[in-house]
Amino acid sequence: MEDKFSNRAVSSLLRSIATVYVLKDENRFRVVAYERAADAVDHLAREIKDIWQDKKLEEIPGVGKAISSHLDEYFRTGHSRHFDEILKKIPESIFVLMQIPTIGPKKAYKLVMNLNLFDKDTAVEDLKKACLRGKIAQMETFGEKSQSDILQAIGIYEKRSIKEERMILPYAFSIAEQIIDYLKQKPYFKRIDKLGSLRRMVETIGDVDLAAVVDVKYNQQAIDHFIAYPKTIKIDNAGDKKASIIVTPNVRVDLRIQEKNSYGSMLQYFTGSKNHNIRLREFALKKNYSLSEYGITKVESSLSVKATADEAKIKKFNSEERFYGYLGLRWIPPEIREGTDEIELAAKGQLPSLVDLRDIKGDLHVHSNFDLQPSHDLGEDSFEAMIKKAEDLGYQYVGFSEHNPKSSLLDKDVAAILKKRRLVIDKIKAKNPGLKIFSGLEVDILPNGHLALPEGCPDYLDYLIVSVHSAFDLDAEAMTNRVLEALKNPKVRILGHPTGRYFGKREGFALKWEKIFDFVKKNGIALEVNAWPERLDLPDLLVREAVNTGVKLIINTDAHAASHLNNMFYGVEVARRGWAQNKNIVNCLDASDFKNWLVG
DNA sequence: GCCGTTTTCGGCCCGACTGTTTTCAGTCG
Repeated sequence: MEDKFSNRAVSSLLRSIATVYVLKDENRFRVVAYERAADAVDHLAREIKDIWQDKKLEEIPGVGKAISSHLDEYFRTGHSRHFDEILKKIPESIFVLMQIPTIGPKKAYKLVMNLNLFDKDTAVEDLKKACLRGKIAQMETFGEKSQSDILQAIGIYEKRSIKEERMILPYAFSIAEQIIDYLKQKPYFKRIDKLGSLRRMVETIGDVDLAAVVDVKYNQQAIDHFIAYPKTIKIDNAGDKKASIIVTPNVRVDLRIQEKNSYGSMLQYFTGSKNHNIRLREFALKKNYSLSEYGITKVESSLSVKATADEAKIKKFNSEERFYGYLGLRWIPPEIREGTDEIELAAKGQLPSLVDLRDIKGDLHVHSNFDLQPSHDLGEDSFEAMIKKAEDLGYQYVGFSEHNPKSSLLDKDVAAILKKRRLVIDKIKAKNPGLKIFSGLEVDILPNGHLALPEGCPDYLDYLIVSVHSAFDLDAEAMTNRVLEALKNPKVRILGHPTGRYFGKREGFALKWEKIFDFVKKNGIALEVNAWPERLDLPDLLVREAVNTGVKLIINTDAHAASHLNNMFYGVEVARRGWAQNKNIVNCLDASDFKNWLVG
């Protein structure tokens, strides 16, 4: 049973209210207001229940006096009389049918009323039967085609209910890169870009969307080449400007082709996000411009004489820089196009200069294959191989941080192992004067907040990363106390993968972030942005809060093999989505400053 | 119902696609 106070539950409640208002022909802007509030709740970095407790509901953009007072009652008593009253007006099964693609409020309403689908638990099944019996085709405004479309959509809905997972970013990214390499074999692909969430580097991706500049005379050849991609298992559709294929293992890839002269508007439009584009169009409208994927048109006020065709001509843009520039904005990095305050800041020329992969000067979360009988998995490669890779990347420093030895060992044996490791690392240091090498350890935070490391052992180490690897189900209060207890050890410099989330396995646990931020800030501890593909943790939204609070971050790969050091790119992208600049990131410091931060 | 360097009242994003319409409604991104 899902928590009725979770962000997802609250946003779904708000969306349901919007649906009722659609069906009751309520003022459409009131509908939009509820949808916007729901969107805002979906994009919160923290639990809305905590925000309610802090009495800050009205600070959520799109939540005003009315909605916040209804939500206040909802959180206090478990119900909002106002919302309940509204929801009573339509059958619950409508919300169920709306989960089926292509079925929105209007269609769901008609289907429920005409076919008596009032049982929410059987509504989908009953709808399916009605399709098979040919009942839909007989209904007004429906036909044979919509009947078979609905049947097909139910199929998609059923599959999705069982298993619909978005890909993790690095996975989608590599699929895209392979296809781009393939497309580039043909010289008529003048330029290729990723679009949508992939270009914005969102942590999970649905479809792979691509755009290409092609001279119009080569459109057909370009599309033919695309759909002939060797890993294509199905061609969904292929026009002369757009095609969709499914590639192995089962990923949908869309390609859009545009001529150079309007490529900028197209790139902008399909990069999104939806919220960013909405805000941007609102911003433009105040200057009497109307935006579309084809360019910018001047809007005439209704009082003026109708514009001649020539005046209304669309202004095209071959680059995004020009597109944004025409509106009086600085170009906005795709990673922060999420419709928060990026447009306002771009207008004032106050966008931050986001951290760049080239700013990273070292990696402090690296697991070698030095066998200290670790509590978790050992790395695959030697100290030397890792060092070689770090040097190839141009790093100034690297820190080794195997997992602590397993707790079944005697304390004195752990001490002996760590002492020996220290000697080995000291020798390696002497052989590699060009790279600063630190000796650390990633230590489990036990459920009681103690470290899985015997007293005295930190003496053999330069620094500790502490991480939660067990007992993920404590409540926020207990988990916060557990983590704070662990952070008290003076050798601790980094809180590793702070939410513990792991894509495909578990959600992150909740923490009282104000308390964590406060403690790490006072004690100069860095929160890790872990670049491991299934982690990407801290998540971007919390990165932004940390940055706003003045908390220091460190981007690490958690590498268990030399090749994993390349994942730094993804960690940097998470940080960029959180508006981090290099001044927020300790491993952007030069070696001597970094050493001062790490060991004093 | 929300919101404010052109507004505390009067506004509120844009277009494609599809199927059912004979001029548009519904859904989606």
